[in-house]
Order: sequence, then C-alpha cells, then structure tokens
Amino acid sequence: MPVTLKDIAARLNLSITTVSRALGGYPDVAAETRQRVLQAAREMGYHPNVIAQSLQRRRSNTLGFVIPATERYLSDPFFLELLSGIGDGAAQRGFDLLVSTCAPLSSEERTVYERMIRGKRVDGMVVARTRKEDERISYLVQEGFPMAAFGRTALALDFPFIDVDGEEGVGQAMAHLLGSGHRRIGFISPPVYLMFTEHRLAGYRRALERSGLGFDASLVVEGNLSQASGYEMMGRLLDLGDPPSAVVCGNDLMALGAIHAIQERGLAVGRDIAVVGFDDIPLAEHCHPPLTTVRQPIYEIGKMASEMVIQIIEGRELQERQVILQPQLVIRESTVTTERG
Amino acid sequence: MPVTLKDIAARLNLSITTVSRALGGYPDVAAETRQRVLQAAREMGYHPNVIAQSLQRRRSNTLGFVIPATERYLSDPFFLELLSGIGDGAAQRGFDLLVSTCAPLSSEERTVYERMIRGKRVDGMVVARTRKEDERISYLVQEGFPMAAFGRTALALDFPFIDVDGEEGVGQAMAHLLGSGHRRIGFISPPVYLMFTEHRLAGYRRALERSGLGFDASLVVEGNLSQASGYEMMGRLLDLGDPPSAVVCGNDLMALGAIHAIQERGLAVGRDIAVVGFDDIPLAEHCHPPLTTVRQPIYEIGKMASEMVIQIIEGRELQERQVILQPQLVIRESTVTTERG
DNA sequence: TTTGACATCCAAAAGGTTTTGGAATATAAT
DNA sequence: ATTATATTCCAAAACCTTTTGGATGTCAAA
Repeated sequence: MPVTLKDIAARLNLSITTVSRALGGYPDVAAETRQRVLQAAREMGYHPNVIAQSLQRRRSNTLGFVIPATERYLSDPFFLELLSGIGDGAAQRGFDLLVSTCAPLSSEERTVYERMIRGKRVDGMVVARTRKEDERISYLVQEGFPMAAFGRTALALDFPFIDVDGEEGVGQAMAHLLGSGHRRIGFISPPVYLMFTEHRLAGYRRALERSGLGFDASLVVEGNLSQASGYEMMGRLLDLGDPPSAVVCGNDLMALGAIHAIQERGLAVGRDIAVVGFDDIPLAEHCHPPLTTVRQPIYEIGKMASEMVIQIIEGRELQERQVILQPQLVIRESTVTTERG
Repeated sequence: MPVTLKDIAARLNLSITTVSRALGGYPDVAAETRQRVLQAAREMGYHPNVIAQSLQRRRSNTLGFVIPATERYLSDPFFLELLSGIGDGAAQRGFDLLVSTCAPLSSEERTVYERMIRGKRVDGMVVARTRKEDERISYLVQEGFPMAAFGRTALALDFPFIDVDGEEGVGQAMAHLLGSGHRRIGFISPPVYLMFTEHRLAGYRRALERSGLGFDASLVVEGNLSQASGYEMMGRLLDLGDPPSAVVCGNDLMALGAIHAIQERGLAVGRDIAVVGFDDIPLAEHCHPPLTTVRQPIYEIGKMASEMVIQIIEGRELQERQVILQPQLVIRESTVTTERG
C-alpha cells in the first residue's frame, strides 16, 4: 500500500537509483528529472521508510533513554523536564527518542540496555542519575557505545558527562542557613549509592567543619528521593531530643515531604524550621511556603546531553567532553522568618 | 563487527535459513542442530538486528507517544505517570516506546505524527489529552492506524479509548462541598478546547442546577493546567467582591497553585476556602494541607491504552473498545475545617 | 577523427532478517 | 520394489533503501 521508490521509478520510467538520488539532492541528476521526481513523490504521497534507511545507513537516528523508575508511580517532575530536554535536543538534530523505564539496580536493567544497543535500535544513550559504581556506564564505555551522562561516577572511566557542582550548591545553601544563625542543621540525604549524594553530602560536611560546628551523624538521615520518604525522614529528625532548626534535603521532592511533616506537627516552615531543597522543580515555587532550593537547569542539561551524544555519533569532536555547571541558590520563604508559618 | 546470522551459519556450515529457523523455534530443524546453533549464538554473542527484523516483518514492535508539552519546562507529573504506564504495558508485550514532545495545536504536530507513522517507525499510537476537535485522532482514524486514546472527543468518530467519567468525578466533589455547606463554589477550568473540560464543567454545572443554586459564570475562570495559572486564576476569584468559599480545580497542579494564592493572602485552605483538585498525583497527598481530589488511575490507564493498541496491531478483537472508568473522590484536609490553616 | 571531459543515468550489491517453496534423504507402508 | 510420509535442510526472494562503479551519450578540444 505505501508508496516506495520503486513505485515512483515505475511511474516515471526511471531507475530506483535515480529516484533515490533525485530525492537525496545528488548533483548527478538532471534538473528537469529532479523536478519530475519531486512532483511525483508529492503527488503519490511518498514518505521514505525510515526502517529501511536505518538498515542501509547502519544508523537508526534514535537516542535511547531509560528512566530509572524507583516506584511504579513515578512522579518526579525532574525526569519529565529532563526527558523533554533530551527529546527536544534530539529532535532538533533529526533524532528520535526511545524511552524505557526500569528500576535502578534491578537485574533487568542490563537486559534493557542490551536490547537497545545490541539490537541496533539506538545510536547512542543518555544516562541519568549516575551511581558511584555505575554498571550502565561501565558497560557503555566498554562497548565503546556513544553516550553522555547527567552526573559523574566513582569509577576511573573517562566518559562524557554534564554535572552540576552539588558540593558547591549545598555549600551555598549551608552558607545561607549559617548566615541566618542556624547552628543545628539536618541533612536528608539521597540514597548513598548515587554519586551526587557524595557531592551534596560533602558540601554539607565541609560547611559544618569550616564553620567549626563539626559533623554530627545523628542529623543525617537517608531517604529515597520521594516525597513520602522526605516526610518520614523529617519525622525522625523532629523526634530527636534536640531537633535541628534547619534541614537541607537531597532534592525538592523530599523537601516537599519534609515541609508536610513539619506543618503537620503545627510548626511553621521558615519561622520554626528552615527547609532547603535541590533541583528547583516548578512546584518549588508554588508550594507553601515557596521553597528555597538549589537550582539546576535540568531541561538545558538534557538538551546538552543529547547534543553531546549526537556529536559523538556523528564523529565530530567534542569541544567540552566533561562539563560541570555551577548551580545557583534560589532563596524563597522556606528559609526566611515571616509572620505566617 | 556485530555477529549476524550469516556468521553463525558460516561457522556451523549451515544455511542462514536454518540458523534463523533454529533460533526462531521452528519444528523443521533437528534437535541436535538447534542445540549447536543455540550454543554458537550464545558463544558468539549474537543479538538479532531489530531493524532488519522490523523491515522484513513490516512491524517495528514500537508504539509512539507524543507528549503535549504546553510549556518548555513541562512539569505535570501526570504525564510521567501516564508515560510509565504506557511504557510498562508496551514492554510487557515486547514493544518499545518512541516518545516525542510537541506543543498541542501547533503546526508541527501533524508533521511529528506523520513522521512516526508514514516512516513506519511505529505500529501504533497512544494519544492523550484529547481535544473536542482532535485533528490527531481524525488523522489516525482516517489512516486506519492502530491507536488508543486517553479521553473522548466531540467528533463523530468511532475509535478505541479509555476515559474517566469527569462529570461524575466533579459531581462527587460538588456533592461533598455542597454537603459541607458551601454555597458559592468557583471553578478553575482547564482550557476549553480540551474535551475533558466539557465533562468536568458539566459536572459542576449540573450539581449547581440540581441543588437549585444556579450557574454563575463569574465564578468560572479558565487556566492552562499549570500551577502558575492556578495561582493567577485563584487570585482573580479572590479579588471578586463576593469571593467563593470553595473552588473546584480542573487538575491538581492548578489546585496547588490555587492553594498557594490563598495562603499568600493569609487565608487558611480548608477553614476559609475549600479546594478540590483532579487527578490525585502523588504530590496531592503531600502538600499542605493535603488535597482533596478526584482520583483517576493514570498509570493503569496508560497501561490499558498500550495494551489496547497492541491488541489492535496484532489483529485480535478488542473485548472493550471504549472504556469509561468511574473516578473516586479522595477527601483530605483541603476541604475540611481544621484548627491550622 | 580521435580523445577527453562532462552530464546523466542505471544495474547490482549491500544491509540482516524472515519466509516460501522446494530438494534431499531416510523411514515406513504397500 | 515402489510409493507415500516424515524429517531436515536450503536457495532465493522479499522487505526498502543507499551507494558503488560503471555505462551511455553529447560536446568541445586536439
């Protein structure tokens, strides 16, 4: 049913080669012939079969991205923003995006990646939420497969990535809190297996040590990046005999959960307890009170990542293989004393 | 470099046909031969070239989904949940998912769909957030292309869909508010071009008329489903000479924005003004106060939708072509009077 | 007239798989 | 011994495209 090059060739009494080359803009076809081909293609409703092109060109013009879905009801707006960045970056260069979800650290993860890569479904991968020991990345590097990551690893591997300086980001947050007079500051940590946890925790620790306060392990609790875990972990901190007066959260979602826990106990966020998040998802601005948070340009990072992978695929040299962006603290009411809670 | 059927055939002195059929589990290959093929394939690290398979089978085993991204920084967790449902449903049947983003009603929209479909990149599409006059759906129906939608349309077209009874959902919310004594109830509407707006608005209107209160157009404002617009529109309602004592929002995100606007004016959500959302995204439970909302099982709907499309692709008859699910009101503190605001 | 350059076209191979329609051999039934 | 029936294998076509390496014809220069 669908129109192929063969159909056009038959109608115009030309060879498939000529039709292909006319459409492809090659110079070895007469201007008049090209016009006839173009018109016939339009009239007949020709659309190239992308699959056949991929097979022949040995290029699928497709990027792969596996969303590390921790929960079934995956809800972190972070990924949606990242996804749309990756998708837009890819689309701009004529690439499509193949998406899967897979629980991080699960046994199927390897299979999902292999299916995409070995099956030649994709030409490159974007990896997000990197781990200290990231088997996804060691696999890709070992295969020599084009990729770019959002985040670093603890592995001694040289691969292209974009990351945000989490130590600096949390450092800014801590400086802000310490400057406001806080002396007991808690930290709701992301899972330790994630690389950025190390950086953010380092920012927390260093700020405490520099200010002479010292690190107190009892003020650090580990969540899983969901609101629910932020809620739960904040509860634990509040149950402490001497609870903190401020808390830095590993991401915005946990901060929202923490705010909920604080408010549920009749305390006022900002006045009684200060809360800082990380990410600056759109919701951070519109919760109550608006959340002070460390902003990372997620959409732009996604876009950059897909652009980097495509550059690699196309064999062009990367001007910057490893980018570390400086985050920016956005101060809102969750860390300032106001009348209302 | 990658291992092909040809390589295995050469090593075992067999034909490509036999290797293919051995791997494919056909009965016309000797048990011993099959074993040899299987082992060689394993040893040599054979992975079928999915692209070549797609070309030959005329099936890409891929579903397409275009996220209607209204803003650049797309943040509605709704879509992430839907996406993971679609992806999981597809994966369970061996289908991949190709994702694009595109502004709804934009001129590129048609191109994005055409590229996927005419290029044979996908075997079926899932369409979300249906419009009253939905060109995406009329295009797909006209092409006879396998699809399933989340939502209905105003078009006289027979296509497979899953929808939630929005009229009933808002009806429940209204009954709850009216039962709590509210007499002036506002409605922050989704964009009118969307089909579900009609249903939800009908639920609002009917509840008012039934209760003898009558419909007051000045209490209805139109947002764009973002928190920012919920914030802005709530502001307008509050600026009214006689502001409502309760407000029903077209989705949770706008409800969160509305809560923000209310609290910013020093009013207490729940006590002073009741707020109801629609969706029950995970954040609804963890905002302050927790949001009363109409729950729709987004993940399950996504999963069902991809299952439906795949059934159609595989030529199996659908037992239920058009499904309308009953939503459920989840009552939380945003509509009940409490001490704290 | 021959040579070379140029313009225009095309047959065939290649990419990796599945499927069709036998072929070849062995075994069982007549 | 012949026919029928399984069993096991394979050559070739097909899916649709791109690319290679000419072929053919024209025209101008030598």
